[in-house]
Amino acid sequence: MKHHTTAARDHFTIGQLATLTGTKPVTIRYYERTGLLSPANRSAAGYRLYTPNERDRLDFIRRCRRLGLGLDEVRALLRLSDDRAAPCRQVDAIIHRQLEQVRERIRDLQSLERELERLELGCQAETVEACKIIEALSRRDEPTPV
Amino acid sequence: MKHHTTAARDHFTIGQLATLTGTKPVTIRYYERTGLLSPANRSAAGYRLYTPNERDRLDFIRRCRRLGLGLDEVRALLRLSDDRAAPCRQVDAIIHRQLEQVRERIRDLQSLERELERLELGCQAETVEACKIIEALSRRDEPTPV
DNA sequence: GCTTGACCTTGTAGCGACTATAACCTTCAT
DNA sequence: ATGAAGGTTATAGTCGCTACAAGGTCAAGC
Ligand SMILES: [Zn+2]
Ligand SMILES: [Zn+2]
Ligand SMILES: [Zn+2]
Ligand SMILES: [Zn+2]
Repeated sequence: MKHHTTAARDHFTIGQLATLTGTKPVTIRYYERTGLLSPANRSAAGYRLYTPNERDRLDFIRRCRRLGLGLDEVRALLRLSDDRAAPCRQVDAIIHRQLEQVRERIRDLQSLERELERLELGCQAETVEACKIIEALSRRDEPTPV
Repeated sequence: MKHHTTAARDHFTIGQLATLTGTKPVTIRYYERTGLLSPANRSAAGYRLYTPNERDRLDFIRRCRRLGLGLDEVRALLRLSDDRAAPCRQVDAIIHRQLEQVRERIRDLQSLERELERLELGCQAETVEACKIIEALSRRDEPTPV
């Protein structure tokens, strides 16, 4: 008859949900505040109580976040996933756009990487006086060549 | 005798400095507020006036920023570059650390990229109903296998 | 001289996705 | 009964800007 024990299988406190989903309680409350999660039911004392359904929803959100999607994109995906008749194209578009952005960031970072490697190799000095890195960072732009 | 003409070679307004360095006036003021630039001299009317030296300093900052360094690191590099006797090692350490971080971010993004590619290829459906992407994002974790 | 418009000044608030702190309340085990 | 752990709210901070708003200054054209 253990119908209200701490670790019920059918509802969790915010801390339990946090552990289950690898989130922090503050983050979960933040998601609620910003409309990603709908307001949770409350216990008599005002504690948030979550169901497995809400756990699934949070898992969904966390997977999206791990893909680097912003909360707006997550919101869009949640809305789409709730509308089984929606065109799948819109889902692909979000993923596709994200992929493009990730690739662009990779390209940017790779050019940064090369630049930093070049800088690091350049310097064998003892003091800042002769440091090639500082020199490279300080080099004044050539006056406009005609 | 044009000693106070608009585009003097020896001092600039904030807007001119902004154009010269590819920064925005607000950003320059922000750098001043946060101590990256020392408070500028003012004209009679209270306009900030900059010298070529200050232009060089801002160029230095911008080059650091383009390397992805945070303002704290920039501050450290500025301090080092002002102290010609400081050990060059500290400069290298900052660059080295940044390089490591960039490489780590590249690795993270590349694994994101693979994940997103996998997702994108998986789906040929028409509606969300059968969408493999949504399915992958919604997949409930297997119950702990013994 | 007057207006226009570009530029400058300050202060304040917002971005994204949290994180931290404070002050307090509830639950549970000893 | 007490204390730890964990829940509640509200508020402010993070980073590196960016976007107002409300005003003062300056050069040019009429
Ligand atoms: Zn695509
Ligand atoms: Zn060096
Ligand atoms: Zn190194
Ligand atoms: Zn699909």
